[in-house]
Amino acid sequence: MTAPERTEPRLRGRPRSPATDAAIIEAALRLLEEGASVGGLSIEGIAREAGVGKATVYRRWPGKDALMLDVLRSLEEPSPEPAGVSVRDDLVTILEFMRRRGLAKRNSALLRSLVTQMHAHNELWRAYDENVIAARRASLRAVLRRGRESGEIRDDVDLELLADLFTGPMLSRAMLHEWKELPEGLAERIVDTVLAGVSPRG
Amino acid sequence: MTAPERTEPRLRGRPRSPATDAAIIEAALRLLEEGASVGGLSIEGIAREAGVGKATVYRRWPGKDALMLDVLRSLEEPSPEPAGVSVRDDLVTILEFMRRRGLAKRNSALLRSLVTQMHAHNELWRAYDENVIAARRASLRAVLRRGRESGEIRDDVDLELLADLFTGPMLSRAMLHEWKELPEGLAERIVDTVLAGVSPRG
DNA sequence: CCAATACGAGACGGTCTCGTATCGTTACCC
DNA sequence: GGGTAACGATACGAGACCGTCTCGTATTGG
Repeated sequence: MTAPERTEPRLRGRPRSPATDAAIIEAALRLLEEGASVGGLSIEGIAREAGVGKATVYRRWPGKDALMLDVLRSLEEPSPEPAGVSVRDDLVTILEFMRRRGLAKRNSALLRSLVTQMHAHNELWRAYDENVIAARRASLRAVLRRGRESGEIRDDVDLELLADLFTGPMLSRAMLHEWKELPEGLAERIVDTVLAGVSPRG
Repeated sequence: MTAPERTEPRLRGRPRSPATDAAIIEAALRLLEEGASVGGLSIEGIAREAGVGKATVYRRWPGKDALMLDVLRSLEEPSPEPAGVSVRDDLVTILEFMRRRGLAKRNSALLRSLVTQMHAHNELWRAYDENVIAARRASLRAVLRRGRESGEIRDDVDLELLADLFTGPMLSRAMLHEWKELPEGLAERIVDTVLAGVSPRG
């Protein structure tokens, strides 16, 4: 899916193999799955795992950071478009998407590692934050805004706080605990409990 | 604060300097604050930063992992004992403690890194999880149980889920975003919103 | 004073990765 | 088929760390 930067469409000579692009990213993912920390990951090791010469990697990416950014991007799927029927169901859809993502075995330990490394280099994190996370949050905010207008959500609650109220429990479980902490039905339970409130009779 | 294991109380010879213990841990913290990733941290670098010979480090800890565990422990403060007046106030106390922790600048980026590295080595993570996190969660669960008995909390909600509902938003902000995302009053707002619920009139 | 141990400094041999360069081979465009 | 660039492999020198060890010195208890 993810194609590294290609400066010009070179017309002469053997073209770069897109399969090799993918093989390199796959190798990086495989190593990360096996528990390697991002810091302990090396271009050399990735090339070895991919069955590829080091130069082939360096031909595509200038260094580990840029490669990591593409690795992270390769994990992204288009988030589902909320159906727009009820706000409650849309919220469940979004959280359920997050849950399956965390379960996807690759992503759980992986996202944690990548997020940490990204944070270290502020520029990379900003790029990822602005491209990917911002879009997700915007989608969520739109749903919340609709809920506020339709009366399904109180209008005296900060939407930003609200977003974290819904996503926080899912995220913190995925990052702190193991995959088993994201059981079936968790999305519904979070949404319904936050909507209804915890104290009896509101 | 944190003293590395000392196998026996050696009676003869020059005793180890507790000041050196602290200097090493301080150096590690300093490097982590400066943005070094845990993976990129080296015993050699820590010793250099501390103005200490490498052997002095190896005399105290068998390797980086063990040292990291003590570094992590050195960040722990005793969590506040909930006053026990109202469950709502106790929850605010706990969350406010988490917030100040995340703000402490050392801990924000630091906890993120350390948690990631700990997760890599399952044994260390289990040790930390059982010693520190479990105690915190137990304290929180006790408050929630009391709230359920006193009628301040509905009795049809899973306490485990409830704990994440309260702590998740704070944790995910601290880990994903920057320090500025933990503003004054956040603890109260989370607790009150989760208690009251988001939909109007409960 | 003496034995024992910790200390800072750093030498040591080893492993690992870096990023570059050079092989002969391979695949594609014109 | 000829030109050209990507390919896998591997060599290269530089440099970071590893964990152990040995200096000479400092600091304790007996």
